[in-house]
Amino acid sequence: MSDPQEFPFPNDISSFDDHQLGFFGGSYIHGSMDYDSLSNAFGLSPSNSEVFSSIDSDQKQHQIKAVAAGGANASSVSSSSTEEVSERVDLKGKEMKDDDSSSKKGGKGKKKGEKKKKEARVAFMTKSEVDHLEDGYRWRKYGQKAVKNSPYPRSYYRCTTQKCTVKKRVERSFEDPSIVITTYEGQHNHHVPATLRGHASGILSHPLSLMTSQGFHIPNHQELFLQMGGGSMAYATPQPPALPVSDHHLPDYGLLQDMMLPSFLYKQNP
DNA sequence: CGTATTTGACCCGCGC
DNA sequence: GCGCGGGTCAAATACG
Repeated sequence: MSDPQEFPFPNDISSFDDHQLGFFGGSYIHGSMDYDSLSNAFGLSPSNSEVFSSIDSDQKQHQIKAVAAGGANASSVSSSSTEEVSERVDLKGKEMKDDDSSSKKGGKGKKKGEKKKKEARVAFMTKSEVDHLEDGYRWRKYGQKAVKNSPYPRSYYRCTTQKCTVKKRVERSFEDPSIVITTYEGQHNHHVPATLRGHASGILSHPLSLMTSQGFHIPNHQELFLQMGGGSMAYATPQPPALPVSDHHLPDYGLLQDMMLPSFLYKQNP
């Protein structure tokens, strides 16, 4: 109520110019490196977050605009948030039952010693009619909340694979209902279900599919991609990037960490 | 019958 | 210190 004008997301997507968006259709990372390797490649510090260090609700638009306007300067972002995804994995096993004895329903897994884990977050803005894009993984919805300045609700998903702590948030842009924002948090530590892989076979035409090598199946249309986390970045793909995807050198393990290091970070301008 | 989704309640961090 | 907003849990329900 204090920020009636804040926008959860840039409604002015048109602000992105072709050349600024082009970085996605130009070069890609190999997707076989680690945070450190990539960080080094980009000359980034493990925990160096400058311009976008503190990304938050109302600052999202700023970061995005900054990237769009700064282009190469956006490289200040870092994907350092390699913090473990925490032990929330055990939630299914109901680990937090003991201790505290709050007995209240909201036992939560947050322990007192638990510090804020800056999990790497990657957000994709995809122009699609379907809110739940098929990414090759199996997700289970565990919650839904209304977004403050948006008539559209936000859905919370979690990877159903045991031991996989990856979470996903899906919401629509309140300005452009046709745009779906999918935010991934964490990294998959397992393969993509074979069944789903077959489903998306041969479709590798999405940035995420290349970087994750999972075969992202996006219905079609524009896709914007921005990352938030220890640092933050944003990408945008106004057009289907013709990926020079060569399946032979793509690792089978799809880790978000691989895809979160966009080529534009280290190669945008001469 | 088993699994996924829905939905209200609860908890936590942060801003005022 | 209080209130708000965001995020998560878990029981109930829907669906195959």
